[in-house]
Amino acid sequence: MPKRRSFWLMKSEPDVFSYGDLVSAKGSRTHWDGVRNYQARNTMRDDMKVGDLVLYYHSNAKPPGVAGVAEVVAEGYPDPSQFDPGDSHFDPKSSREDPRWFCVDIRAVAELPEYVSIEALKGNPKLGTMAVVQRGQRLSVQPVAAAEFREVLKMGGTSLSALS
DNA sequence: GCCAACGTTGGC
DNA sequence: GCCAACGTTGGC
Repeated sequence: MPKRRSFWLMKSEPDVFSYGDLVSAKGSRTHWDGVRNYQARNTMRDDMKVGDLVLYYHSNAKPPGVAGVAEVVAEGYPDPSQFDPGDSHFDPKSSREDPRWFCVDIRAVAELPEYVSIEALKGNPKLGTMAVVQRGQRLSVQPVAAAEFREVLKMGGTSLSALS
């Protein structure tokens, strides 16, 4: 029996790699490399599947918020940057035989017609338990409930059916 | 730029 | 295996 599509939120600092950068990238896709947190690693390695949808969140932005929607186009594989001594994400404790860090590939699906700021997210009672609005939540790859995902799309002026 | 919250490291 | 010290995240 086919598994239902899952929903996620991924954080990126727009000064480093914004949603616009993803749109402009070759094929509008990129390797989500450089994540060095075990929980996020596990999510990318084990849980994210091709076709899952992602809220693309701008952290450390003015204001922070959800900028667009992306889609998982390649499932977890060893993050190449951990093997590159010249890369800032190089991890000398990792090896190709036993890689420590994993990444996925994502592709831009659609920019939200209206940017959804964290202030707006926090102001929506339906999103009270959403991970990203919780105090002290730093996880850069986090699950999103289907109802939360739909609600954020609605706030952003679109819908799941409009995306497909 | 501040600093609270959190995750990781390493001495013991 | 505890936990203090340290580094990072990320909203404000």
